[in-house]
Amino acid sequence: MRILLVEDERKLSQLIEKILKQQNYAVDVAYDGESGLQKALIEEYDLLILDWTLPERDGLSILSTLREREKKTPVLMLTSRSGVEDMVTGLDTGADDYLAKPFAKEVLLARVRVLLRRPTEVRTSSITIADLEIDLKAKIATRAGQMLNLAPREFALLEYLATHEGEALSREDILSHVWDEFVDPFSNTVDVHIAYLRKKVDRPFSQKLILTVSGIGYKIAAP
Amino acid sequence: MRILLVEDERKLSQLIEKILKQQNYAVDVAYDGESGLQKALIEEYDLLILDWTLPERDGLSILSTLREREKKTPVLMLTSRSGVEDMVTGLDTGADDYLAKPFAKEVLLARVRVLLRRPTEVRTSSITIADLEIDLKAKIATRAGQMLNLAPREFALLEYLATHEGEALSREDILSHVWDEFVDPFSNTVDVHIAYLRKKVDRPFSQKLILTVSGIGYKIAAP
DNA sequence: AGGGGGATTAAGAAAAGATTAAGATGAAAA
DNA sequence: TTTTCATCTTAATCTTTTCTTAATCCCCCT
Repeated sequence: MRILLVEDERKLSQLIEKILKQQNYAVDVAYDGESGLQKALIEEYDLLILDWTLPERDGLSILSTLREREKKTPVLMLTSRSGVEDMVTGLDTGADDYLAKPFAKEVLLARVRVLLRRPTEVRTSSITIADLEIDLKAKIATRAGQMLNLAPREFALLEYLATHEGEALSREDILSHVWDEFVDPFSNTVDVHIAYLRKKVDRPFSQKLILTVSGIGYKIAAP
Repeated sequence: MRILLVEDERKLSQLIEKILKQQNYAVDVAYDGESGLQKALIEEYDLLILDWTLPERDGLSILSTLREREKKTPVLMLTSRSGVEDMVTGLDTGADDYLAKPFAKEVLLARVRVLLRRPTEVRTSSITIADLEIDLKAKIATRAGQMLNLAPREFALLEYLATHEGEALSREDILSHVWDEFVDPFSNTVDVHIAYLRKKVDRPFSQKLILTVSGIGYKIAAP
C-alpha cells in the first residue's frame, strides 16, 4: 500500500512517516502543496494524507484539483482547526475522513486502515463476444459500439446464450431457462425469439454470432 | 437513500430521525440491538447508524455479525465514549466512521453524505449527468443552468437514480431505497413519481435522461 | 417430389408502462 | 386550534411495447 503524506511541519511529518512505515506502508512525503499535488497527479497512491494548511497551496485546494481531474484516491485531511465549518467543507469537497491534530497514533492507524480497505472494486458484470458487448447491470447490449434495442425477453435470451458461449443449447434448455413454467413446450416461441434476436444482433453485421446447430438447437460463438 | 438508525435513547433517536428526514432520506428506526440487527439483515440499507451501547445487543456486536455475514453496508458508529481504544475497536471491526456524542447536526450530515456517496465514482457532493446537475448537500437540481423545483420525494428519487447512473433499477429496488418500510410494495407509486420527475427533468428539454427499461424498471443515463 | 427441420412474418392478445384526477395526508401559517 | 397549501398515494384509463400463435416460406436431403 502506497501512501502520500503532504505535511510541512517537519517534526510531525517525520513522526507520521515513521508510524506508517512501521506498519509496512510505502510512504512518500511532500513538504508543500504544489509538489504534493504534482506527486498526487503523477503517481498512483492508495491513500493521500493532506494537511489543511500548507505553503504554496493548501490541502483543500489540492483536494478539489484532484477531484476535478477525476482522481479517486481516498483522502484523509489533517488539521489543527477544530471548527465544524472547516470539517464540513473538507468532507464535502471530497475528503473521505478528517482528523484533528493532535491525534493518537492508534487513531491515525485505524483511520488509515479504514480508508485502505475500501478498494471494493465493483466487478463490471459484462460479457464480451467478438464485438458484441452485454452489460448485465445496465441491461444494455451493443455491437461494434452501436446500441441494440432489445426487448426484455430478447435480452434474457441473449444473456442465457452468452453465459454459455460456444455451447449448443437445446430448445428445451432455452425454454426452461428463459421462460417460466407456464410456457407451452410445443410452441415455436424459441425459434421466433431467436429470429428476433438475429434481426438485431446479426442482420446488420457481416459476422454471424448466433448459430444454428441442426438437430440440437442454437449457440452463440465468436467466429 | 435508505438509512437504518439503531438508537435506544428515544429523545436522541427522534432528533436524528427528524434531521435525516429533513434531508429527504428514508429512515427506519430500531430501539434495541436485536431488532436492529434483524432489520439490517433483511432490508437493503444504504447506511446504518449504530449506537454503541444498546439493550439486548450492542452496536459492536451488530456490526461484527453483519460483517461476518458479508453485509457491506457502510456503518457510522455513534458513541458517548470518547476513548481512543473504543474508537479503534469500532473502526477495526468494520465501521466506516465514528462520531462522538454530542455532535453538531452539520457534522452528522457531512459524515452521512460521505458514507452515502458513490464508492466507485469521484467523491464529491454533487453529481453531473449531461447538463443535469444535482447538489446533494443543498438538495438542488438544475438542468441547463435552470433550477428544477423538485418535491422532496422527487429529489430523493433522482438522487437514487443518479448514484446508480447507467444501471437499470427495478421498481422494488427503487421502492426499498427511496421509501421507508411502511410503503405498500404493490402500489404503482414509483411509476407515478417517475412521471412527476420526468415532467420536470425531461419534458422541457429535448434530451431525455430518465429512461424506461421495459420489463425491468428505470435508469438514468446521458444519451 | 416429398419430408423434415428451420426461418420468417403478421396480427391479435397480453402485459407493461404512462398519465391523470381526486382524495388523503401532513406540515406550516394564521 | 383551524386553515391552507404542497405533496403523496390510490386507482382508473389510455398508450405503447412485447409476446405468442399460426400460417407460409425455404432449403437441403434422399
